[in-house]
Amino acid sequence: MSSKYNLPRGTYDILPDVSYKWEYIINVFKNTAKLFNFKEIVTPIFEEADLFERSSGETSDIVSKEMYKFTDKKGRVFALRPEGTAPVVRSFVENNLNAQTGIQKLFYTGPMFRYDRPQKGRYRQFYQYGVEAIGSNHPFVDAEVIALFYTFVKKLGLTDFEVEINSVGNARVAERYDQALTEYFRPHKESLCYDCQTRLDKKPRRLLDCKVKTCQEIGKDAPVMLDYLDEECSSHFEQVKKYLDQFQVPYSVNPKIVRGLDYYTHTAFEFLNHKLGAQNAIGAGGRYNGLVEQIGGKSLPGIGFAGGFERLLLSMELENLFSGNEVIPQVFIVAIGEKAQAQVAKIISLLRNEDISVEYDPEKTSLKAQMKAADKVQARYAIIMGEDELERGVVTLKNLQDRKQVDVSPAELSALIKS
RNA sequence: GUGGCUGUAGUUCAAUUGGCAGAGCACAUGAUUGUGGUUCAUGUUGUCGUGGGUUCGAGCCCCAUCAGCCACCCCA
Repeated sequence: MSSKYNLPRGTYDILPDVSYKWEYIINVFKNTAKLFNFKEIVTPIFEEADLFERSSGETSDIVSKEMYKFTDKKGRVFALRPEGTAPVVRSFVENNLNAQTGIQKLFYTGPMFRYDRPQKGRYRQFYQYGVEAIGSNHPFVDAEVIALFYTFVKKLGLTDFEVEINSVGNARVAERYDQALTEYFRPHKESLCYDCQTRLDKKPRRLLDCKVKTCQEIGKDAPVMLDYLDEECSSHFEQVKKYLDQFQVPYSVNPKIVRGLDYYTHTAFEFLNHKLGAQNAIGAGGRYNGLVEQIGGKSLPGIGFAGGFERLLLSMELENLFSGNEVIPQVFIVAIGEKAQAQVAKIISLLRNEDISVEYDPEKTSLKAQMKAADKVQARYAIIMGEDELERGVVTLKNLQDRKQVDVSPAELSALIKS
């Protein structure tokens, strides 16, 4: 309780009683990505601050207020990464991955950092998973990326979530739409909430998902993004929907979806779990057709998504999806008497060499305490070694579930345990 | 950055009006001299988040501070 040091605000330790759950979710993600032939990419957790400032948009809160920025000993300005897409694109450009044939399909996992006020499902250091497919504007790829996410979430066993999609058009379309929104809302400016009044100048699309009732009322008849799409944008969107149907991904169109970062174009999507509270997106993403060029590469289109492991974990716990993937030892060694305890390591090493997981607690000496410990760690077998057994050159193998026990020679042990 | 609620044993939480800091669970030992889960008995565990103030006396009241939770905001 009163330890000398405390962890930083908004961070957490992943303790042994939950770490196996993390490992499980990460493995399901990696396996799903591989099923879609995405390859893992690992980038540093800090980058030049400018990379994020330029790509995410200087007006976004992520860059203007929430970046962990620091200067190193030579005066270079770095930032702990607040998101994963810009670094992957940076690496793509820097390493000339576009020289390879075909679309680059990449996935990543790792910690991200944002100086936010912590709340449910939101931390200052949080762990994201994400994918990026760079090099194609084909609507099939949009659908494939969404299908990957859908497959991942289904593999975890989740059912309480919804998929919402939208198109935010290209830069030209977005500009026209923002203008239309500004014109629509400006006459009502006095009636809008304080936050929305500043949104009106900064990011008019954010007005659409304001939670204040009067703002929602005013926005009821606001222009809809989808009506502003040009021919190319809307046919792309229609194609994406067709492929989603083929992939059997259930979705609904939500024209109010807004992406937080500036680089998004065309397809935008969110996976939502409404039981999570205010931070209800378990993942979201979209197309970013201008980003590669902006970061210094060729003019190549891309699309990806990212999500937080914390919210998946919360969702899975709400649906009670963790049972039986905790790591437990197969065997617990019970050694009675000094003679047996003195040579216990021999038999432990024999078993471990056969890939059998073994636990032994040298602090517990009485038979009873050791049996209790064996039960507590849920070991399948106890191997009891006492004076009797030593004299006869055997050990007692006890099945802790059916309580049956047999005397066996050490040589027979591993075969019996594995059977 | 803003607001509300909350910090007491390993953990979950009590403590009446300001008057000896408690209970369940967990843990340990025993009942049973070499056999676990149930039961019974006994026992251990405290910087009352931290620092200051008021008071004869503070877990309780006041101020500050740190942290947690939830929401705003933002966003995955």
